[in-house]
Amino acid sequence: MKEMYPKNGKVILHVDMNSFYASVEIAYDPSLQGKPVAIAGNVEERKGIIITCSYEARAFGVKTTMPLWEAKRKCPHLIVMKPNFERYRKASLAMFELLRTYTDLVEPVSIDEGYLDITNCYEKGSPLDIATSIQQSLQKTLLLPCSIGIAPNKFLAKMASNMKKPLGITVLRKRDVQPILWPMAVGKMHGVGEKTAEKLATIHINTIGDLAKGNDVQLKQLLGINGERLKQRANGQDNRPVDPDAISEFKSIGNSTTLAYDSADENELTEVIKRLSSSVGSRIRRKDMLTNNVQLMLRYSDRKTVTRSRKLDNPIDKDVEIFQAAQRLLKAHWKGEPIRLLGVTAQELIEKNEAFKQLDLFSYEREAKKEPLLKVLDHLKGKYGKDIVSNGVKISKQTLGSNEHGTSFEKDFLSNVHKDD
DNA sequence: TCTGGGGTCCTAGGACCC
DNA sequence: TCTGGGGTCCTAGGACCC
Repeated sequence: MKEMYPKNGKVILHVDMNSFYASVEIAYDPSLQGKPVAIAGNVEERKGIIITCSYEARAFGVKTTMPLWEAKRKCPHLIVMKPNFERYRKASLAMFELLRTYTDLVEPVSIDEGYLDITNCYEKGSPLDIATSIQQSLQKTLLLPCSIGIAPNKFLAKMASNMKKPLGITVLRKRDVQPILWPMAVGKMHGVGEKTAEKLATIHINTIGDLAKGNDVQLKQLLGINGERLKQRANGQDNRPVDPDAISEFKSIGNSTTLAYDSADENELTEVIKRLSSSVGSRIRRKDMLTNNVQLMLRYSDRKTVTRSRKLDNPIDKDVEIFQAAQRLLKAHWKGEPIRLLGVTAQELIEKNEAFKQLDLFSYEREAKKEPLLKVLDHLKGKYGKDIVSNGVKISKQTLGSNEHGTSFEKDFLSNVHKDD
């Protein structure tokens, strides 16, 4: 009995919702049950691609990222819906709430998947009991299907949840790695995409097993630090903890849009940038954050994509400030080529109170600097027998360090300190 | 008549400082 | 007269994931 829970071993679950957006729509409107349903990003023009679809639609060969026209050709009765992100966010919150009734150690990874560390939940039953209970509760209370992986670490749990869909529960132990994982194509590994698989093929690594036995030096040379990491994963090793706070710390917030038609009309582009900036602005304000860096993304007719960014002097959160920053980037870098896609992203986000703290620190330092500066001011007054003027403004005890003239005096003083006095 | 939109992390080169 | 190596910041791009 005890052997089921090795002393230093963890028990990690990966819960992965099955075709989440489509499932939420079906839960919302049960008459869709059993029908081929697809969610498509903007149903008109070329934007129409499949975001996700029900398993009934998949049976017709409909797949994620497939152009809408192709999906309709494969499945003429396809029910196509626009995404209701608000609905999905609500369903996601309810789902994670349910997961947290099992343990606090829940780490959301995206809107529809997360990890649970249930190592210390043995009083609630075996890992398989817990996974079964979670799957049934999600199905019963939210009408949402999921697949669950059970493993000693995140990587194996993720690989396991992927093995049986929909409504699967898969256990992947360390000893299963060699017989089950190693024969799989290396591209099936989480973290190995098309490019990495191509690179690995050049050194004759085609399966996960090949990677597990790969040459360290060769891998490092080919993939850098990631090579080492991927080899560890291929050997079933992964010591990343389940971190419940990981997702709450946003690093960037952006909006982008593919235009209905490629455009080289500056006014038109400016209007789109304005709209995107407002959307980004309201999103960062809602999170009580400020941005220190604005990025503009341009995609040309040939789909070549460039990003241009600029660090700001001060953190900002207003629509117009973000718009001006993005607009400056367009003016500086756009040569008039037709544009397919525009994007505005706020990078280097900081929390508002964090920004205030930094400001406070700044004024504190300034106060500390004031004392010696006052002495210098007096000294200079004595020396020249008149008021000291910086940028045309008299520097006094009051202005010193308290406004831009005082600050520029500080700068003058600090940069000339070695030259004169 | 193809390929959306939301993110994260890593790398690399140049500037600048010591 | 010629010159190392480390560290940090900034910008741009690429790979990957859902």
